[in-house]
Amino acid sequence: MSLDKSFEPHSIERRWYAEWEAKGYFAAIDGPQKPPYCIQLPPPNVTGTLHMGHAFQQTLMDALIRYHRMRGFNTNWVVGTDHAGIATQIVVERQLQAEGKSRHDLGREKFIERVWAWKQESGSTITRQMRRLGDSANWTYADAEGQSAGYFTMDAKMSRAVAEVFVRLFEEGLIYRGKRLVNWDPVLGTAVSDLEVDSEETVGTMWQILYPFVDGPQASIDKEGNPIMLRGMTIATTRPETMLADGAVAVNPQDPRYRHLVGRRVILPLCDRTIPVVADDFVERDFGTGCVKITGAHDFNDYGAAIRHNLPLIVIFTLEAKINQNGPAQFRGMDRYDARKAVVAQLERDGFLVAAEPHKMMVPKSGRTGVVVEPMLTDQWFVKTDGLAKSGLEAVASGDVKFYPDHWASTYNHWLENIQDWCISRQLWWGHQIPAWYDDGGNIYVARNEEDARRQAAAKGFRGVLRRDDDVLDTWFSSALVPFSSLGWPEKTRDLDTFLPSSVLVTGFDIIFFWVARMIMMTLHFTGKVPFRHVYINALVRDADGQKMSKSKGNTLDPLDLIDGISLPELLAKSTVGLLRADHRQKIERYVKKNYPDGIPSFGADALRFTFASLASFARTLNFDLNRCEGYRNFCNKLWNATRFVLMNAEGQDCGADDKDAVDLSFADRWIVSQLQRTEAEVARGFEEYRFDNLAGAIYRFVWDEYCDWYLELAKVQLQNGSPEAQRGTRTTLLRVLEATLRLAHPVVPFITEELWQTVAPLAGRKNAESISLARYPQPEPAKIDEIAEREMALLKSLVDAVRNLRGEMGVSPAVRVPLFVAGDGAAIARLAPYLQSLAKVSQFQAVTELPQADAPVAILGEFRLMLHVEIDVAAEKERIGKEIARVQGEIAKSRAKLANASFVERAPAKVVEQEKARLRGFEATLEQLKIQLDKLTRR
RNA sequence: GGGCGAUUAACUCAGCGGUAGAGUGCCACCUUCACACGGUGGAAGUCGCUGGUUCGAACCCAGCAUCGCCCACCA
Repeated sequence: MSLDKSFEPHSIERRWYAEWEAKGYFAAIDGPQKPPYCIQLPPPNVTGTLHMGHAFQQTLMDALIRYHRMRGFNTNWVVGTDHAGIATQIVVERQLQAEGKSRHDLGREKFIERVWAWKQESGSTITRQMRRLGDSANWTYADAEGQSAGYFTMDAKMSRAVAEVFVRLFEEGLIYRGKRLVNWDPVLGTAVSDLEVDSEETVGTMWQILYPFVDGPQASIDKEGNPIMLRGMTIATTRPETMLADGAVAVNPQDPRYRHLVGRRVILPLCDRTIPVVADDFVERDFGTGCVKITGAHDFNDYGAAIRHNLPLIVIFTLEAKINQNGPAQFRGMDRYDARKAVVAQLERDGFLVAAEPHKMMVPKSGRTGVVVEPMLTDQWFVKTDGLAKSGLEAVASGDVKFYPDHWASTYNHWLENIQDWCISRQLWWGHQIPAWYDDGGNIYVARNEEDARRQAAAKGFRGVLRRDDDVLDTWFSSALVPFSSLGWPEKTRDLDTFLPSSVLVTGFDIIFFWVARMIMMTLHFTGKVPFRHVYINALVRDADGQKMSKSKGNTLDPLDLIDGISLPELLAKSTVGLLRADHRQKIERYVKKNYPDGIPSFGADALRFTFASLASFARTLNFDLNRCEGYRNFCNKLWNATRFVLMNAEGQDCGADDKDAVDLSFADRWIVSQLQRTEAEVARGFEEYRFDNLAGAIYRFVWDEYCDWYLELAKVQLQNGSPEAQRGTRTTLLRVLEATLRLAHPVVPFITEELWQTVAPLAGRKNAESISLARYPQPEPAKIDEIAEREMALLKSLVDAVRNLRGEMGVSPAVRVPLFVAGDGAAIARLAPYLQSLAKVSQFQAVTELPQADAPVAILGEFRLMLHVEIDVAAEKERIGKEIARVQGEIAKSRAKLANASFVERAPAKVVEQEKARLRGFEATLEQLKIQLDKLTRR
């Protein structure tokens, strides 16, 4: 077979993925002595598409899975998709909106049908994209619908586990229902958890409002302690509209201005009510006026104070955040912001407004809609978290779960140490409906199914119709169960025994709280096991300038575009699709045109994967650089062409594949084999430490710098001049080292390695498997490390480099062959001569004991002296040598100073001192030779 | 307000106690029969700043500066 002149990934990728999947290579295959290796994929949103973060994570996961599969593990990459409650519901609601309908027009049942239809339609997109990336995922695993897409968090099996967990937690008293103040998204009309609220700095207004005393002005003092008369309490607030629900005014009990006023009543302006002044430690004396209104039903802080002081909780807002019947008539029905204006206007008219100043503050916004969250007193379901959190903390403290990089453990700990009960109910339609039923008397029956609920009700004497709770569960509730629900829990399955705990979780830091912590808590609680041994927190993918990728900036990259390439017009169209604002569109078009003037070339999945691996150090961000992607595409091409070269020299030749005939291995052959062992060890270490950048770098350097730049060139010499045994040895080495390299690189670049291996492996006599993905992973063999060969090679490299340097400095064209004299160790020179001549482009080679007298450039290399026989400008050469002498003298001075330092010689390790002495000897020898050479030039 | 992280060549990043590195870019030369997605050579860095520890610091410690992120009930 002959390979194309350059690497063209497309046809290769399609062909091999289909083959791998059809042959079932990705399934977990148990066998004797096969230790399990399992990774749980963070399930992407079922209706989503693959973005750079996914592609990055999955590259790492797939590399780990392939690595372990080849090492003989029973690998199981459990994949699936998430129903993504709010996100998916919003998408479908938008579709309805475009048709002029709302979900209420359809009704709950029809709406849910509609979401399922959308799931079926779009659900395969992301799994198709994952296949393009080469993910060797266990598609058939936990697949409920025969779609080869893994589990779905709403399928029957997963839902059963959700209900089971809910019921058990309820029975254990760890789930409760109650009227609590929760974060409320008035647009979505649902509660959201603390985690789903993002604070955003905003400049608002701080108003000061006078609440007059019922009993008329009171004596007090001002800040400086001067006596004054107070007409009333002046409170400070950023939300004046909530005053309509005030239950008290609070001051700090230590505050000399106000402490004697505690217990008095003040008039609540605009409302026909009076409220008390209370004392509470949470009030900061120095902030605002030192006097704060208490609105128990609409502020988390005040809620606590209201409970402490037994104040009434007055609800002033409807669930749409409009003023309700509890407000004064003139404000009823107003939106909260309109009400704010109206309240302030009226206060001003009535003379209660004391001051209004701009004020910087953090405003809580719903992560989903961006709308300002309203604390709202509603009935919700909660998970009691203190006990669960404690075991979660212990699991990490004891090392049962380990974070990589480990500093993420402190983030995890900090959250769990301050955890609040988890509000798990959502007033949505898409999701797991809460398995709770109510009878007419308001009694709650939590049950695995309705039949069970009815039985419970009957036992209490209720025989009427039960009403099921309308709410659904937070999406993260089912996600938290994935480590065991995906393996068949609550059944006692063989998979649970085998694959729990999984080996490593690869995920982003943004979901440590949402997901990682909750998985640890839930899995420990229900199985007694940790969900995974290691947590690898991957970096956040940003653009080349370190900017967060976002659609509105136009700097997002689609991994599929990097694989397939995309033209500028297509990219422009794609980047601006669905954008409403013209100025955004223009900004994005400018960005795209500037950054991708020719669109994006096709790099192929392997190059993309290699890029991700190379950039995966332990940093918290990963700036994705297209130039690096191109560099690694070139690397693939290099590997491809090196293979072409090997095949050209091997096919139809005696390659010693059957190990029958004698081979003669040169130091070069032994050296490259030796280097391979070292590289294999480095790669193994990289996997061990999750340092994908290191292992990718090791592979890159071995292939490019050692195998291609040096060994192939040496092999050319051997194939031309060697004996039949030596030629056979060279071909064997070329093939076998290449074959092992392909296996070594396969976890990172699966496609190209499979394609090449299919041809290379048989010639190498090493085709022991149907596919490289099932072949044995190379293990370093210390016995093959050959230090003698390595030393010989180091010498050859330095001689070649020396000649090349001379050529470069003399401006000799790389293509021109020149005569060379070499003096030094005669035996070594004789051994290395053919290689040196070829690699350094030497025309006539002469080994001598002394260099001839000639106006020619000379390089000194330890005991070796090399002279390039070209005409030179004597003055220029003297200058060059003079410079070199100066440099070497500088090094000698530094080295001598160091060795003259008694502390250094005494205290530094002997090895370091010896190394320094050797360095000095080397420099001194070089200096001597340089002086001789300069002298020769001067005497002429 | 608390915590975490970053600051190294033009760019993106490794190195984390013993002679400053990689990829890309840049400059010069070369279409040599694996590869121009290539080859050879080269230029390019007071390793953020100031102290300290050490025989020795890009690396350890302290402080400062700048940038970024996370958490937090100062209305």
